[in-house]
This record gives sequence, structure tokens and C-alpha cells, in this order.
Amino acid sequence: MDTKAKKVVSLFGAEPAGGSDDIPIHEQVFRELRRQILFGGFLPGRAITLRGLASSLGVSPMPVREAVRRLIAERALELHGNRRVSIPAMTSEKFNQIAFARSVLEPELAARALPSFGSRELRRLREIDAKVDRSMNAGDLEGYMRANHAFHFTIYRLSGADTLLALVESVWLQFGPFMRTVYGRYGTSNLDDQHRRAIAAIAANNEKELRDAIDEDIRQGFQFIRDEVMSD
Amino acid sequence: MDTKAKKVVSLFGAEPAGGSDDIPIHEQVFRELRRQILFGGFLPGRAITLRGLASSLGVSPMPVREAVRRLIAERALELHGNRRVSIPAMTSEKFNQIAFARSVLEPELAARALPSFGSRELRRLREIDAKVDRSMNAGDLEGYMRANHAFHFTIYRLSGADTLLALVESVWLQFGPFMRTVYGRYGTSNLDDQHRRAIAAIAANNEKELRDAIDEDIRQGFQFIRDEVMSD
DNA sequence: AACTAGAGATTGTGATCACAATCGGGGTTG
DNA sequence: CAACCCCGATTGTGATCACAATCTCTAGTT
Repeated sequence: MDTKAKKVVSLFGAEPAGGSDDIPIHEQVFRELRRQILFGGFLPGRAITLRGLASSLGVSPMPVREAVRRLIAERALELHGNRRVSIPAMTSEKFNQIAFARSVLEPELAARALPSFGSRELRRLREIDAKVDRSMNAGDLEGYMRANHAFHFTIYRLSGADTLLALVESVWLQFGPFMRTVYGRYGTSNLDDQHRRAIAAIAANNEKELRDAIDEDIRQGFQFIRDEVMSD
Repeated sequence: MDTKAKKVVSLFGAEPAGGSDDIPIHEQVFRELRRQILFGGFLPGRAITLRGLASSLGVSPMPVREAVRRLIAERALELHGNRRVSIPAMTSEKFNQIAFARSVLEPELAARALPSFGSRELRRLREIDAKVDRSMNAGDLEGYMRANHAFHFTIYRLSGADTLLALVESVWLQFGPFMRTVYGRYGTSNLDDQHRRAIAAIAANNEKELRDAIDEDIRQGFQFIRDEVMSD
């Protein structure tokens, strides 16, 4: 069996060269890796090699090196003592810290975004939430991960608080692969969230209620995962 | 006037080779740059070039590239549209976000560290605080920055909460150069902190009081800077 | 059959070269 | 005197090569 089968050239799929408006290759690689970590198939424990990624992305090892170094700095990847790189495993301690960080940072981001919401932004948010529900019911895991991420960060980005946003992005990168593992194992059909409540709070321009909705959304998600993992 | 004067070889000062127990060069460069950002002379707006750093550190551009990429990811350095790198400038918005992040994350880290404190750790902390006071009174800015950093992170490290710790480290890297600028302009003689109060809270094993002490220490520091900068 | 030793393959790290984009200055032009 | 332009120097980016450390699998031994 050929376990080494590489899907060559997933970057530069359509446009062979120059189409990407002069975005450096290491930046494109970074975005692709982040996509795989947040939504795609990079699961905890997976080994990462520079040459392996380079050949599967159809680029030279050099830009991969820079993208990987960056992801290590954001703790999305882990550098072991042997200098080998992998997707970090989740621990209960890390799980706890991530839960805390999210529940103090994200309600604040949402509250800071509230004044910037207009009818256009609210409509966009409802569309995204519809996609969340659709993916959830269809059992489309990657679609759900992507839509849920879009729901939260569409709100947070409106805050303009880029320093806080960067902290939260790092946290999501550390949490993504584990979340995907759990949902992949137990399915997305029993999921519930507080998105509707958050949208209503935004429409009512009620900051306190919005903070509570985001906080509860996070708590609920983490509690769901805790329950699922406990029952193994 | 020779403005290009470079202080060659600040890394590898004593031991020409092999003394550093196989720590990669890019890691040594990273630590040196972090030191300069947190305590040393890297002030906001300062331009950073790979070849410039390489020659002033006495290494090749390659490991500098990796260290710089890492610091960009932690937002300690800023990558401009021209692809040029510099120490980021402070803005009032960023200042606010950093103040918020510190005041929610650091009291939590202190609280989590509390159970791990023994008499040895407490003694060490008192020694560090003594050095803080000594540097403050002597007007030794770099010594003060270093000792104050040591005071906080000696506490936080004891929590074992490395995920939260990484977030806070990133925040300090973003705040260091500006803090140093302000203190450099207005002096350290009028400074005050809540370190004594924090130490007392630790000795009394009083979590709530420790959280308040850390929170107040941070608030006081930020308010001091706000006042100084307003008076220009 | 279990364990060990060793050869080959793979890995991250670092150095060096090439190149297009940008910067910095000095001179010209209006 | 200010705005423009042009040319050399500098910059980040990427490719390629070399190398020591580590991994991996095989063959041999007990």
C-alpha cells in the first residue's frame, strides 16, 4: 500500500503564477496551514515535516520553514526536543486555560464590536448563523467549523481591537484540532449554541446580554466537549 | 560621523563555539532580541533589518530571519506593507487593549500560582522585589525593567499555566518598548507598585487579596503612564 | 522469539547566492 | 525653491546545497 501518496500542488491550484497580488509564498503557506489546522484534517499528534509540506503544497522548503516557525510561535504547532514538529496534543490543563482565556477575552471583543454593528453587518451575521445550522444538521463537520469560526470572528473583527483579536486567534489555533477531533467522533447533531441569543442582543444593542450570550456560548461548547470526552 | 558603527559580536561573547549546549542559533538570537525589546534599547519605531542584526550579532542572516519571523508572530515586531520590519509604535487603542488583557489574565495566573508557593519561593520573591526598589531608587532603568519583569513572571511561572503564560508574554513584548520610553523620559523615582501587598497576600494564602494586588499593580502602572504622557 | 547493533534514509539548521522591489540622494527641470 | 526623476545601494524573499543529529528498518546474535 502506498502510504506516501502526496496530493501535489494544492496551493496554486488555478493560477500558475502571479495571480495572488504579490502575497509572499510563506504568507500563502501560512494561510493554508492555518486553514488545515482550524477546519481541515490536521489532528492532534500529527507529525509535520518541512520537506513533506513543501512537496505536498508544491513549493520549496524555504517558505514552509517560515510559515511553520510562525505557527510554532502562535503555539498552533509544537516544537519537540528532537526538533521535530507536530500538532500539539490536548491536555486537561490546557483545555482549562483555553476555556478561561476565551470566556474573558471574547465577550469583551463582542462588547467592543457592538457600536459598529449596523443592519448590513447584522444581516451578514444571520446568514452566517444559517450556514452554521445548515452544516450542523447536514453533519458537515468542516463546514460547521468554518461557519462557527466565521460567526465569532465576524463579530470580533468589527471591534477593531486587533491586539485582543490576535490573542484570541492564537487560542483558536490551539483549540481547533482537538475540537474537530471530538466533534468528528461524536457528531455535530446534538450541538447547541447561543448564536440566536447573541444576534438578538446585538439587534437590541444590549451589551450586557451580548457578553452573557457569548460567554454562555463558549461555556456550553466546552461543557459539551467535556461531557462527550468523559463518556468514552 | 560614522553612524554605521556596529557593536560586533554581542552574542558568543565569551565562548566562541559549542558552549551553549546545542541551543540553535535562531533560538539564541530570539532570546537576545527579546531581551533588547523587554529591557534593552529597542524603542518604538526603530527599524529592524535582517542583515543589520546579523552583522551586529555576529551571525549569518539565516537564524536572524527565523527569530524575527517568530517575533513578528508574537507581535513584538511589526511587518509593514513594504515588507520592512520595525518595533511597533504605541497607540491609545493598543494601550487600552493591553491594559485590559493584563488585568484579566495576570490576576488569574497569580491565583493559580498561589498553591505552589512555599517559603523558598516567597523568599526569592522578596529578593526580587528588593532589587526592584533598589533599581528604582538608583534610577537604573534597565535594572528596574528586568527586576519588575522577574517579579511578575516568577509568580506566573509557578502557576504551570503555560498557555495563559504565553499570552501574557506576548502582551509584555508588545508593551515593553513603550513602557521603557515613558519611564526613560519621566524617570523611575516617582514610581509606586503593589508588590509588597502581593507578597503579603501570598504569605497569608489569600487568593482574593492577591488578585486585587496584581490587578491594582497593573492599573496603577498604566495610570501612571497615562498621567505622564498626558502632561507633555 | 526478543533484543541489539548498524547502515541507510530523513530531518531541522545554517550558509550562500540570486533577484525583484524599494529606499535614499543628487542632480535636473519647472 | 520645490517637485520630479534616475541610478546605485539596501532590503526581504526564495532556492539550493551541506551537514550533523535523529529516526527507521533490517540483519544478526543470544
